[in-house]
Amino acid sequence: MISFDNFSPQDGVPIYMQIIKHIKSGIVSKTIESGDELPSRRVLSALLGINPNTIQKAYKMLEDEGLIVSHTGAKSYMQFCDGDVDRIKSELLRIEMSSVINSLKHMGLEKSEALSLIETYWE
Amino acid sequence: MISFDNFSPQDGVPIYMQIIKHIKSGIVSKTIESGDELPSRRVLSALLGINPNTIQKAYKMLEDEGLIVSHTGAKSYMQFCDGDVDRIKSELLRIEMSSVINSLKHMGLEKSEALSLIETYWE
Amino acid sequence: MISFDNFSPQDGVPIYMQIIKHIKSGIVSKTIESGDELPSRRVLSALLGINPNTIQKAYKMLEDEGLIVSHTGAKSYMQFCDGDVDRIKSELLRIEMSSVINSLKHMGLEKSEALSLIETYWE
Amino acid sequence: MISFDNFSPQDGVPIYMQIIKHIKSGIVSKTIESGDELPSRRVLSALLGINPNTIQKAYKMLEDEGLIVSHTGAKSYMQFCDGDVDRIKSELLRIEMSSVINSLKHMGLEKSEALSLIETYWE
DNA sequence: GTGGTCTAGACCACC
DNA sequence: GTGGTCTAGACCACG
Repeated sequence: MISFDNFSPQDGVPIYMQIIKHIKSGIVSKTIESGDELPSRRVLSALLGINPNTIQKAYKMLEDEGLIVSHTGAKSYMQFCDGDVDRIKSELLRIEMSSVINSLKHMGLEKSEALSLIETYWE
Repeated sequence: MISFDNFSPQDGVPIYMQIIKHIKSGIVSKTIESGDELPSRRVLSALLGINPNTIQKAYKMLEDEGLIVSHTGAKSYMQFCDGDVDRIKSELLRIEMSSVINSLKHMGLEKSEALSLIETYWE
Repeated sequence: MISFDNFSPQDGVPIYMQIIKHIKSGIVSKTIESGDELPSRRVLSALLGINPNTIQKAYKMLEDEGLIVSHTGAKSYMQFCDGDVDRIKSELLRIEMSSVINSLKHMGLEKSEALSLIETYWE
Repeated sequence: MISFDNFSPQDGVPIYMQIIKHIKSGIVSKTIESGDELPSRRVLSALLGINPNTIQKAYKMLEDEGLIVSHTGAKSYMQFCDGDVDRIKSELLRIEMSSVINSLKHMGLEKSEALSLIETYWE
């Protein structure tokens, strides 16, 4: 069963997108594997204190992307291949890195400073 | 006069936020200095193709933060001290780095991998 | 449901202020009670021929003052206690009376004349 | 010379309208008489700490209404007849009283309460 | 010309 | 359907 223990939505960015990112990150970190069972919309809704429709929206988008299979009246499961994992990893990394690097450059930082910032802020 | 040459707002994040970040980044990179004149609402709105009110909102928030002085009927100017620069730099870096590092960690990456990602995506 | 039947905004004073005053007056006259449902932005804006944003601004200020509770996606309701009623009544009366009395005095009228004016103009 | 001693503009209503009302009130209270000299825009501007353009706007509207005569390069003077005084008095009283009475009625007050409020707040 | 503020309209996440 | 927020345009006082 997929865990949402460390999930705490933050303001400003839509919750359903945070759920999607949470699951995709889990796929990349191998915390989530193909075949894993998803908590039902009702259960997860109660667990996170979030409206079921918001959960539904996230699940629906992941299903459209082909990462989830669900049958009406039955449980939902993760279903993806190794290629999906690589694709998702590249996608997430590209978005994260290009954004932060652009910002750092505009602040006038050099690559060496960026590297030391990772050292500083990591843990 | 503060330059907005490389400013091209992107969708999804409020324009006035991007203006604020642009100016703060300029402060950190010493491109913008205390005493510099700000373009007026009308001028900048025409230059960027943005509504004057959006500019106004950004300027107002910067004024509330104590980085801009403005008086009705007169031009607006940057006004901050060295301490502000350090504070802003820390603030921007903290937001950028904690966000990206949290994401990378959740994807299961180690610090060494993060460092090599900087190497890969820089330039 | 709160009524806006006799509401007709007049020029020169901000509409959102007039909405606030209308609601506060209703609280004082017991026409509006704690727990009453507020008309939604859309409904009221259509009813009064006013932009929804103007309604929003009035509601927001009343919420900040603690007289309204509202949650995204749900209806808004009045919520206040007896102490609020007294406070609002004093506030409204003080503003109204000091304003009109200052004007009458400046026109050179005596108290007795003011009293007879009330008699004359009260229906 | 017309006096502006007790003039202290308040927020929310345009200053030029407050100036107009101040002068009209003076006419009604006989503090201002036909033939009286008006302070020059420059002098009054300095006296009240208000922009000359704002003074100009008020004077212009009073001239359009036929209460002021001014010749370029010369001083401005009040010029009106007894009929004007009565008309202005009625106008001011009607506006003041209908406004405050409407407000008091909407708060659920009776005429007797309004009368006692005058007693309370006068002076 | 400047900045300050009010109203207008559109879009979005959410119930 | 609801409320929240961002952008757009107009008007005002002021230098």
